[in-house]
Amino acid sequence: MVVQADDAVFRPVRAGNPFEETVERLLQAIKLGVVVPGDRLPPERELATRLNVSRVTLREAIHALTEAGYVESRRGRYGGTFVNEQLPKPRRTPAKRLARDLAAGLDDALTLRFVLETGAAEAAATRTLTDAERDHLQRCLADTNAATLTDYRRLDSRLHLAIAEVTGSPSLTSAMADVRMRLNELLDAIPLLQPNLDHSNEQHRAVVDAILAGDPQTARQTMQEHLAGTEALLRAFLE
Amino acid sequence: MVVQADDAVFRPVRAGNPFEETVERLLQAIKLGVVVPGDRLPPERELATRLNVSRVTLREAIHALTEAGYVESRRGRYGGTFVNEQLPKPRRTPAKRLARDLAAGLDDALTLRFVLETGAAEAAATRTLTDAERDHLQRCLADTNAATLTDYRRLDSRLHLAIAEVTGSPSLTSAMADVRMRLNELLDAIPLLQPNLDHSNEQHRAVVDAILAGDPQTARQTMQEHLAGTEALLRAFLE
DNA sequence: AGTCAATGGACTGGACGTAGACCAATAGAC
DNA sequence: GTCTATTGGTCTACGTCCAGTCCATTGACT
Repeated sequence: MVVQADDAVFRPVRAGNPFEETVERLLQAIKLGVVVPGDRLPPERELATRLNVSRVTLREAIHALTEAGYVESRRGRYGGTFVNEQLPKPRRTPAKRLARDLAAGLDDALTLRFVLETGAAEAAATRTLTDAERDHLQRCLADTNAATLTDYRRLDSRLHLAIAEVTGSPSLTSAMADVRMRLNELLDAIPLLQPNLDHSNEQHRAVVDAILAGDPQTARQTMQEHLAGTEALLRAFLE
Repeated sequence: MVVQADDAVFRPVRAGNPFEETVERLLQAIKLGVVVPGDRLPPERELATRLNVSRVTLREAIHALTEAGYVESRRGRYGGTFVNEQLPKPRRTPAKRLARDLAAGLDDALTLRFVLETGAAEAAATRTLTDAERDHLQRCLADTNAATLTDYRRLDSRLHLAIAEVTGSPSLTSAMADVRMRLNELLDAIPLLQPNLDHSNEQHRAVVDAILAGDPQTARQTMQEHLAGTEALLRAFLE
């Protein structure tokens, strides 16, 4: 009785070699706004331990990101590896090509994103938050509202991740970060228009308000509408 | 601005060595009922390719499972590696010990499970299902209803996975399989009582009915109640 | 009875990743 | 000015994992 489910359970044990996965992870931290321009990454020894890779491998990954223009390293005490103030622009891969490459996985990613993000909003609103968590949420919201067009994607991601964080479930946060990275390339292919951005900001505020007010039903519903907007935009653009 | 989110993004790139991860994956297939006793696993060459590990590594993993009593291999054409009819009983680790070990990750896993399973039920009810998918769901439901106490956990998992499958999102299915494995050890520590089992079966039927009827709201709500029951049982038992 | 295709079983050379030690530079503390 | 703790930079010996190849066994088909 072997059915389709084995596609899920017999999927690859590892996506690539440690080097590639490490690069991907560091890019995730930068592109999702977990570390912002000017920030210092943790020291190599500590970061290597946390990522569970050797320092050599981590350094190769950092070297690759240095060459790509994402980070810069300085030696000596109080040195470290710093995120560049000017991040490289994502290459605007032609949407046609993206659509062809990712069509298969697009529904997959969108479905998972929907489940994770609406669930996170609801779960966040269910918990009683600490003052630090409330501040953190509002800070991320304010940053996103103040974002320019070039910074918007990153700060938007940061806000959505912050919502996942305040659920108190690290696994949920990780899963959301992963699926968001999968959709990033596609989202970068869509031109960002100010009206859409304004509308997003309104919805963000409504979601955060509902979470802070402890209203799970509204938080979920509002997030659902927010995601539907992006999804419709995405599908329309790729048709 | 490095905050708590880096715990999620700077988490280990790989959980262990390929051997361990492969063993874990095969155990997942068996314990979640994706392959049932008597089934033949895919040929080593194919399975190694799908798991993205070398055949040597896969064979070591299979060897470990053979020694543990889960599978048996036969050579020659029409041979292969088969799941044993009599699976080893899970060792009943004392709940106290489990509670201590997993207390940190328990809320994490329960939160993620809640989000994924309620989301999956809703998403499944949103899609229009093929006849094969409807049959598959009902078959899994019937199997679970007919399950004995010893088989129940496995067939229950199989049913929940089937719901994830019919969302059409492999990533969602994988994520649910992973979180379920994390909770498995704990669930095995709880004695299974017939009344609880009967109640679960009723809820299962209600969830599947809602999915087949295309009623997302009811599917989510019913699944939520179902999960709440298990969660309450779990927490009460671990106190 | 013989054939043969598919499968598990075993071996080897090379590439990759790791652990650990050591070097070099830097900026604050004194 | 000197010292020193902390950080990135470099090297080496070792273990793991892998791709590829060939062998051994089996049972359905002719």
